[in-house]
Amino acid sequence: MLVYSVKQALSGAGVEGQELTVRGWVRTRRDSKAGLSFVHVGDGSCFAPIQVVAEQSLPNYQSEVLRLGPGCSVICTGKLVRSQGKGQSFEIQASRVEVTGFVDDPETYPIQPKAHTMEFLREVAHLRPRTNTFGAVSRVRHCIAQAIHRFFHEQGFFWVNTPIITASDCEGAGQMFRVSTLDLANLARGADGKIDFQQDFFGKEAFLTVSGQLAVEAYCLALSKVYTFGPTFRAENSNTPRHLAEFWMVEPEIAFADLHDDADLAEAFLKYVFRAVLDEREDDMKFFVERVDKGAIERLEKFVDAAFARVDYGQAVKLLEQSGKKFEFPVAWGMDLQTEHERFLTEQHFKCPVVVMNYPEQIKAFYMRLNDDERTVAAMDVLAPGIGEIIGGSQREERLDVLDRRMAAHELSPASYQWYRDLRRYGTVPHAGFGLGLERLVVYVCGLSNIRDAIPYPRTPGNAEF
RNA sequence: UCCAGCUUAGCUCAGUCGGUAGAGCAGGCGGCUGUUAACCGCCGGGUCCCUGGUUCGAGUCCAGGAGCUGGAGCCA
Repeated sequence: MLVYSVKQALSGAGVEGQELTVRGWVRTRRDSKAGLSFVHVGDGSCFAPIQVVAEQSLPNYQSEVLRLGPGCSVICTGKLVRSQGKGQSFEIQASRVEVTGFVDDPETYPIQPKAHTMEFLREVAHLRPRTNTFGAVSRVRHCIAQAIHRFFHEQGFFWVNTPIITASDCEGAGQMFRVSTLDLANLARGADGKIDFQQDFFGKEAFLTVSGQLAVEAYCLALSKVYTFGPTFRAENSNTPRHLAEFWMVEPEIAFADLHDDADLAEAFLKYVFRAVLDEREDDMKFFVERVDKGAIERLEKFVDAAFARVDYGQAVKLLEQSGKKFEFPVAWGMDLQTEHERFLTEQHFKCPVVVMNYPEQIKAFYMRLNDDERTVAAMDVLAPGIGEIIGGSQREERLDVLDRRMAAHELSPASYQWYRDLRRYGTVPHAGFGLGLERLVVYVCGLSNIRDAIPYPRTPGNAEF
């Protein structure tokens, strides 16, 4: 017997009138006393379930088919026919319905054919992929991840797998999770009474990575166009709809490139990914428009058609000051832009995605290239309507003397950065890159309101269930 | 970490002035129907988040705690 996915069966391609088998989980069952039941079966291959028409004449109709409800797993075989009813193109006229798993206690099975709150579904993260919403989010997330790899591959980038465990605590992007095999109840201590990390697994302190950027820069200065794409960890006690302790980050890095090349890359990248979602996941996006966020598709369509605006940080501050708008937080040169400022620029002033460039050096990281004015660095934020910052990037400081000065100003010891400094000693070139959180992109594309719904099992302060 | 709000049936929620618990959905039973989150009738279902206090009496008022959510900070 030919086994088809629900997606293949619903397309009807070349198999109309033939016997085939689909396998999946029951969404709903409706009975007709005329002697048949309609069982909607989904297998996650696409948004829609397929309707299986089960007649009374099936040997297990009374004993099993009538006990089917949401969550039961089934293997259904039958002829694929055009539906007599409305609402679906094809359906399966079942000749056999094999139940592989009933639901223990249907009354307490959490996934019911009704609207659940996202908060409740987070408590049942192992069952929420069976809902319309999380099935759709999962497929869109996959589509985005594949589009990211495809975009870079087509542009001649190489995917570099930078380490998850890092023994340098100098990535400089926030609080880190410690990785250790020391016995916490009986810590090894040196003569000075401090913990003796020489006895730890790596012979020194080790942490989970907060960014692959510094490591990928080394590969950039050999392979020219590279990117990292992997899990990233931040031990910050941030409890917001935008933060996770474990998330996936994309960080491209290009050699012989300046900030404008970086902005060009970011624009082409985002448009490619959004177009892929519009092309490949129309079914899921239509659902988001219906039930999650009316503007989900329109937002992406506008985005891929818009030319990004580019504005200097200094100009942006002036625009905000002259806007006449009352902001909750004041605007002044030297301060970072708040979300409300970013949203004003992109939603009300420019009405399109905006790249803000050249921020004051004191509010940005040490590795960003100092501009000729000596007070700004070649940093950029890509702001998107409806969310604010979506990408942050910069041209990197390629001049060793300037880098050393910047490190001293940030009170970083050159000794811990020898290998990073080497990249400026041996054949340095201008280079640039940016960072993008995958989950934030998923939130933006799907119109979700909490990042915990953009990853299968969210890790946040006080929560590492499942 | 700071500020605010919320916590009542498996789920979503209502509960008036402090007087002893309700609806819809889900589940069970019956009816009806090529049905579309079907519909109609009946039934079962409660640690009102926890601890303590005020009161003749607390889901309701007060204090402390927990969890969740939103905003801020930090950031992707």
